[in-house]
Amino acid sequence: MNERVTSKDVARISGVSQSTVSRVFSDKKNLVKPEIQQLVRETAKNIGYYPNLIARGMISGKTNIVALLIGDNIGPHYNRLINLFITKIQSLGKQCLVFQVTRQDNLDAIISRVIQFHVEAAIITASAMTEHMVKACSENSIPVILYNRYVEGLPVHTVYADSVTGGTLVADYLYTNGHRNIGYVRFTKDTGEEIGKKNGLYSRLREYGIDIAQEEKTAYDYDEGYAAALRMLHPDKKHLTAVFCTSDIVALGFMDGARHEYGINIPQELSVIGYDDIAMASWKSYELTTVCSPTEALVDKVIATLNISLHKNNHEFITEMLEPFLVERNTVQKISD
Amino acid sequence: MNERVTSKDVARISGVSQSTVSRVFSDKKNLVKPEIQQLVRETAKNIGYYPNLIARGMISGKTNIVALLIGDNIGPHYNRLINLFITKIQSLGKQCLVFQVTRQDNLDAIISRVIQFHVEAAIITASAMTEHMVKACSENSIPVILYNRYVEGLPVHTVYADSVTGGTLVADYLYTNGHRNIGYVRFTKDTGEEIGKKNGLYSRLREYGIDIAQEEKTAYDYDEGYAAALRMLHPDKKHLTAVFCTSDIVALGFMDGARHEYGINIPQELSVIGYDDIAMASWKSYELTTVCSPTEALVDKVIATLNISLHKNNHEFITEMLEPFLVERNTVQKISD
DNA sequence: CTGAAAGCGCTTACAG
DNA sequence: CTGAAAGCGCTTACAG
Repeated sequence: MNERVTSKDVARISGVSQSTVSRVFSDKKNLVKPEIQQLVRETAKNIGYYPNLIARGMISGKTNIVALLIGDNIGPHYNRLINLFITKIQSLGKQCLVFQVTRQDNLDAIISRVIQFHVEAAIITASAMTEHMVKACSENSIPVILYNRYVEGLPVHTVYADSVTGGTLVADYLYTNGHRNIGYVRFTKDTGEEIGKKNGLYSRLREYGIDIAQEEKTAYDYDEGYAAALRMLHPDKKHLTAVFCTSDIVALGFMDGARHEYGINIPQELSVIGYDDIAMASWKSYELTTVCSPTEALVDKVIATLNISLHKNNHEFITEMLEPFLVERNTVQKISD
Repeated sequence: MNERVTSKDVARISGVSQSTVSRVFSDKKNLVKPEIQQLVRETAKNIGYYPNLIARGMISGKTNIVALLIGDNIGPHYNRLINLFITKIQSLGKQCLVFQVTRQDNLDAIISRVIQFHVEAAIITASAMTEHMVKACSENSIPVILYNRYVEGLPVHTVYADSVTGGTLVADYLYTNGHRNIGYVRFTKDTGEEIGKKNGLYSRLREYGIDIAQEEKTAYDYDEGYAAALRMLHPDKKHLTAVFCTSDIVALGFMDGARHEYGINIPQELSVIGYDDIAMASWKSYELTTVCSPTEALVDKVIATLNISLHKNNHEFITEMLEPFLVERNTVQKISD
């Protein structure tokens, strides 16, 4: 269509040099006389000039683009997280370039794209992530911030919630409420977060002298939680008094399976506890007791870290850890031995 | 940190010209002798060369970036949509630059950013959108694709689901099942989609000689659906036999309100029908009958439109409309007059 | 405060 | 098939 208007056009029409136009639209505007600034801005507006951020990015290296790497664990909790990132990065005057990365993908191909776009930083929330990816970024001067994934000794910043504490919280709460026959429904994959929950749960339970009675693995999915209930609560099986699901969405499926297939009353006949505190956990049909990671606080820490890694020229890697906490609702009942 | 490796470096070390290196990494590679190609690729790999897409974008105009404008109606249905866009655009070899736009935002500021990034196209799913935004894009040669928002006479492509049919479907289904006292819970804002649903619903109902008995407005939110149930189903009020909520998330809140506050059995004492077919609609605690827009098919149409507007130099504006359909589950019961 | 000029890292006629 | 050179639209010393 029409050719784009450039700073040259604005310069020609305003009768000033292209350098001056450039200064007016950059952070060197204090170098330009106010009346000239106004003149330039006016002609710019009249002829519809928009500075080319791509050209600016090429020169200055400041592309104003942050890469956001997301995984495929679509679910309400994760979606909220992504949304928070996008909003908060935008209010920093930068935009998110989103990369979806799944285990089937060629991780190197994706990281190579990230590098090619000369993003100012990369935030990795995807669980699919290798040391090689991180190193490629670091060699190309792209600061990396890992979200909820702690790996020792990598040249990256890390912000995460302490899932070990999360697991401990669950163990304490169930034990204190008299539960000794506890089922455990975990995520199939051994993500760092999942392992943390398990370590916290098992070690604290062991301190109390008890062990998990049954364990099931599921994807991050309602239907699989439902199916897990059918297997774990089968009348032939050992009688559980409580079940810990390491994600709320699975816990909700589990509750529905227990109630609708076996007619089990929750919490009267079975206690259930989840993890994440997604919106649905508070719905009247569930009122799920769960462990909440302070997602928004974590995102804020990431943004703060982003700012530091962008502005200062420091080579120190930041590690921030936040504690999760218990949200008591109505799915865990006190029982006497 | 370390300086970035450029095509000049690769050229120098390989003993070829920079032009040749450039050709190897662009779509002009068939112009280069295979053995030279291999040589260049090898040294590139050895010294860690990544073509600078920002520089390429500046010259060729092909930034490989598509702007995705999203609104603030966070919810499962919308999140799934966004995710579909990101995934499918990525598999086209392009990335999404996401812009969150809400009614409080300065729309012009956002569209100006979109233009400045020289994106190849803009997909607008946000309801906050003005003619001025669209025109600014079009004047700067950025093709715009409107998702689920039909506005006559704009220089844009449009892909949408026919919400008038959606409303008609609801009217037919409820009437056929014997319902004459129908409540209607709609979205507060007058989006094009919302108006379509209303028109379809009202005009078909009128053909049957009946009118909506009660109407409530809510945000796109579980809690507000819950609250709407309290108001509409209050014992003092006229007795409704069915309620249509124009979004599932509101319908689910409505059901919970009806059940948990007034002990109403659904569907025995009250029928409920939703719109969207979100994942939770099929959960065992709800089994909501609802109207489903073919979201994935719509996204595919958008992608197809994107491809056309990118590759061909056509100036025709595409309009695609898809029909929604009814998903029967267990929240609507046949009653006799 | 302002302008002429070099340069960012590519692509792409042009000439051979 | 390959290279020298111009140029994309900016930023930024440098000189005045």
